[in-house]
Amino acid sequence: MAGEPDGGRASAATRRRGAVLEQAILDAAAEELKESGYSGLTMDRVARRAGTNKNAIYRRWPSRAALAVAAYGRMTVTEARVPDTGELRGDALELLRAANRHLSSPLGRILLDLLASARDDPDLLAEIQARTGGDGLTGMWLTVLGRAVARGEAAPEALHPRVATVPIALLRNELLTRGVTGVPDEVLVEIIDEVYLPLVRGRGPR
Amino acid sequence: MAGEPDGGRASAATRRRGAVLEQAILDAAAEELKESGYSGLTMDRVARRAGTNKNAIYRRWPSRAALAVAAYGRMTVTEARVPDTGELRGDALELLRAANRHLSSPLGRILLDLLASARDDPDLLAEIQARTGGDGLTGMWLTVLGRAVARGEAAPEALHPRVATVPIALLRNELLTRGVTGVPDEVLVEIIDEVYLPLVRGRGPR
DNA sequence: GAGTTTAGGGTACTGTTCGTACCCTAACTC
DNA sequence: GAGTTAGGGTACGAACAGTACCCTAAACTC
Repeated sequence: MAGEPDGGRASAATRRRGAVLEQAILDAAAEELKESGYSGLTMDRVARRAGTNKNAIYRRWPSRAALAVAAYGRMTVTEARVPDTGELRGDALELLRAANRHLSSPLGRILLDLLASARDDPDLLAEIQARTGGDGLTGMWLTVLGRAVARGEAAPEALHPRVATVPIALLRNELLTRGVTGVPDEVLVEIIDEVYLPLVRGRGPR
Repeated sequence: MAGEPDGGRASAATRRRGAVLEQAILDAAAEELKESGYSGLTMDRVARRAGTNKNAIYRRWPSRAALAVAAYGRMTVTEARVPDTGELRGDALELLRAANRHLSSPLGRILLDLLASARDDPDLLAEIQARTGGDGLTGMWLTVLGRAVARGEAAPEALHPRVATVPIALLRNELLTRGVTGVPDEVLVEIIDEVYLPLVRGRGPR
């Protein structure tokens, strides 16, 4: 256990305590998740990587899944950027492509695995939802849709969270059944052209 | 190993062979899946229940996941019944409620778990798709939608597989994030009223 | 029928991992 | 300084996937 001075403190404590140790554990878990995914995550390796032992981990998190969720929550990148192509189709495709890239990444895979393993645990599920900022995504789609309504590209009635997030839901459904390869772009285009645009514009005479 | 006469054969063989043994293993695996879900499925217990041992299992299936998929494929019930309420909304709600019941059942849970564990294995994923008769579902929704078009309740352009199956995709998305409790009926109603009906009818002047 | 091959039933083993138990003592509080 | 807490260390038990090896019933071949 190499001496690691407490940041800024004069004393040379040899043992990390409290929040400092917790941070080290979460960092280690995050690294392990990135490298091996959820299924490859082991408590032994997290402990080793954090330079501690399992006791310290289990004192804070009741299970492997709980630790993984906590670590995952620190990994989510907020690269949210609302596109502005000047038209709804362009904006929607950009958003959907970004979501596809994200959900097809190792991070997206981790999320799906966490959702699967937390299925019996409402508290853990709730925590996953809270940490993945699901609502942030809804906000972006509503922004884009709001602009489209203002431009007359979409009907005002379409401004509804469940409507706004249909493409994301369809994307998730595709990922559920496809595996790790990501969703082909043609499918994304189809989702937007065959479902989303007709939905928000009104199907019929186009 | 209790003597179990080969069905119909005059000889009293004490060992089961080939298809008979395979059937016994799959039956045992299906029972274990029903009782303990995928996460609770163990090869030891399947072997014991089938009155055989792991060698016989591994001679046929390369992994636990493969066995589970094969067993699951024999469990799917085909209770497909296309409702006919005389109007699209009623039909769609019936179909969606039936799907919700099914996907919220232990069987639905098993399916989600299998999809999660097969994520790295395209062959297994393909087998899951093949065995769950995903296309049967599409057919029902297209039938219902076709009737609606004929009645003038939906625009002819809406007759598209991806459009027809939007409710199912949205349902799956809900289940992914909710856990085992199933989707509340209000959500089903919202999916149909806020998304599906507007989509197939054309949003705007209603 | 004799000889050979195959696979079923049986047992044991290895390696890994989660979660638990216990020990010693640095660090903290009063 | 005394008492308490939690960090670092080691070890353990149970479970389980997958593998290895053995014996021989059953099937196949000549």
